[in-house]
Amino acid sequence: MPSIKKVAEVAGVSVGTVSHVITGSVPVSEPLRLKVLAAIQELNYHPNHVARSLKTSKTRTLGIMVPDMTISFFPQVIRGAESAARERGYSLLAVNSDDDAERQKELLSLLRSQRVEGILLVIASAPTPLSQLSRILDAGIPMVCLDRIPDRVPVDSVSVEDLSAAAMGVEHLIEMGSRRIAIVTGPLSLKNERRRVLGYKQALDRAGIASENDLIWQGNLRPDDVTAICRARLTDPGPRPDAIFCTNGPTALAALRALRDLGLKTPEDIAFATFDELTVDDLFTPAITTVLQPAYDIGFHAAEVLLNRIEGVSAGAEAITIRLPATLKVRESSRNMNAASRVSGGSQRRRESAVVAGWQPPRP
Amino acid sequence: MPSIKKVAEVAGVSVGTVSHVITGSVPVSEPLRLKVLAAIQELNYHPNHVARSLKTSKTRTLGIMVPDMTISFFPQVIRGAESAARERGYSLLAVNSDDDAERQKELLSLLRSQRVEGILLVIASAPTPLSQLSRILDAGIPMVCLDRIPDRVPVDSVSVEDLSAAAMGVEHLIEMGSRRIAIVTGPLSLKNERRRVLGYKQALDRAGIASENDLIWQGNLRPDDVTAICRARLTDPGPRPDAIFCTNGPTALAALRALRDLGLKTPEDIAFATFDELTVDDLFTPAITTVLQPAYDIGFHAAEVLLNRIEGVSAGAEAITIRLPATLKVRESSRNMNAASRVSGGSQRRRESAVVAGWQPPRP
DNA sequence: TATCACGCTTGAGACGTTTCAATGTGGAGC
DNA sequence: GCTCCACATTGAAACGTCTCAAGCGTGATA
Repeated sequence: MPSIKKVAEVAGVSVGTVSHVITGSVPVSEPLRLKVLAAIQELNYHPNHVARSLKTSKTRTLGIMVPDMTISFFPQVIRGAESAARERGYSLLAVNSDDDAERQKELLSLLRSQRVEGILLVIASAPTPLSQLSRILDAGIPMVCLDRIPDRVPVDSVSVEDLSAAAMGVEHLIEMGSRRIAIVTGPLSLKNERRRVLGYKQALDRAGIASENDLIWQGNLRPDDVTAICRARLTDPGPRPDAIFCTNGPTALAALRALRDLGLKTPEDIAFATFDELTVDDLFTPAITTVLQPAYDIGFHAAEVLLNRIEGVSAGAEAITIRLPATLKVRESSRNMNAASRVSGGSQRRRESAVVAGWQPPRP
Repeated sequence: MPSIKKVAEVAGVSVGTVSHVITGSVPVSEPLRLKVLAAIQELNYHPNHVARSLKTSKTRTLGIMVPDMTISFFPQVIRGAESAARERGYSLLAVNSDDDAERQKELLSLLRSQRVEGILLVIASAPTPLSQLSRILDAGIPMVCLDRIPDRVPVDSVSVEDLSAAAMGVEHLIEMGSRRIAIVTGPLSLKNERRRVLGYKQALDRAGIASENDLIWQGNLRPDDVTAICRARLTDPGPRPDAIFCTNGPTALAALRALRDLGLKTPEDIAFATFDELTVDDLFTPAITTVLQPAYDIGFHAAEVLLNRIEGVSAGAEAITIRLPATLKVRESSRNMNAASRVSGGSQRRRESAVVAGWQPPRP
């Protein structure tokens, strides 16, 4: 692999001059410039980022860690971040934590060794020791948490506005005639999940419906467990819920399995709505009503916040918090067949959840 | 960010000794080793990969380029590759080409600048200039093509056994009673697509069915176009096909849209089968019969082949070709309602396509 | 007691860049 | 015709690490 030295030799100039041609930082006379470019062509020379990074102590690389990029939400986030990064000349190093705190720790260490200039982090759902995060921040490495927001750590963060997004979904179920609405959550160790439950409660409250603790079904990350939990609760004695609201996609799939196992159909037997898209559009039945998160935008904005920190644009500012609105996609599954529906079913009505604060929209 | 020099200072030893402790390449006496480890702890020191890479000219990083990692097939491939890489101490730099030859070229250049030690490449579907690939190979950078195999370039490759996988899907449709089977393909500039068409033809041939050119519907990568093509062909005068077979996921979704637009149902009006998984399991209707590619394994094996090249294990060997078997997941959509079905519908029968050659299975 | 061998430890050079200070060149101004 | 300046070009140092050769101390052998 040819080096700048080789190029200089072939072009008959000094290494300094070659460097100037490449970086454009210092003017070089046209004849010399052409000779250098010709030599670069001839040798098929590619500047060595490694050496450059060492010298400048800038790698122009960001790290992004997600629990599992085979979950369809995350690739969208990563692509959003990649776009923002690429626009500003940065690359992205993506890694999967498997939602495991130990692995997360190792990978954070790896990213530090790689000298990424900043980290985009979706924390593992198992409670992450505060020290893991504060270590990074204390070392002066910019970090932005996205999607999942850690408790008690003052750190930049970008996510959906959980509370109003959940409330929007639940309000819709209420509008459609449901009254006894169960919520299936992920681990409540995650702040986001707690906020979604709060949104659920507020929506019930505003509708004058008392919330009942045994309609809050806490799940975990093992789909089989969640299915079992739902199956058990659905066969409890007493009145069955007339609607289920799920706070995330994997959980929703697990809940749907429970329904299928019990021979229950949505929307005929029970209405259904969830965070995150389960199927493509409306090609499949049941078409599931969805609170759609702006995954791409979350990634994009998070990367922008991070880059602004790195480049000192927002130096010294306190923790930046961006909460993006979700969108409601109404489909068949939320039609409560036991109620006098006030809305013609299956319409593609969209709404936006409220709240965006302290944030400038990106260029169009 | 502390350096090895700082550590040496704190521990009261030379930089060389610290280096030996870190790499373990040279024995260091226990007392000194402990002092060094203590200093590392105290300073929260993380070895600088950048400097190490420069010195050793080994980055221990692989590049992987896919068209678009929001297509669910690719994240699985990437995770497979990541596992294999991590096991051997390598990291993965993942980038998206947007299926664009120009962007692919830029990104290959970027990866070279980053000095990745090898490249896993899913080529863009627009015909890639041979020179793009041969440049890399000529420069001595190991490369493995996966999923999509370039024409005329002798390069290591890992993919599904396209021919037998397609044949398996089509044979199944025939078994279920279909006789007039249309195939919807991606761009035939891709060798894989052509091999899948070949498999389709062979299956028809073996069943004594003449293949007709106007049942081969060539699509492209714009879903709307594919939908339009399918709509047009489905309303052609003359007998309508009694089954559709699609060679990839996005194409299948587009074809299903066409069916919906025309008010056609599967399997009632037309049987349906496709490469790639469209929905989760059998929670949704219509449940689509699928030729399932071993995406994770493709990534895993590709990375292993690449690493073997990098580490000289398979030095000098000619192009290594691995073709993995696909799996057939039979579901409702392939039941041809107009035929006397020979199989009880909806069973979860699985089969494997044939052909695996010159390849050792990975440890369990 | 002197020598030797072994093995831990050290110092310095090199990896490919960038960048600063210094050099060289030609033209403008007096 | 001389001085000075602007500007293109050069040479060398430094980034943090690994590694080789050399140094040094210890214990065993003669």
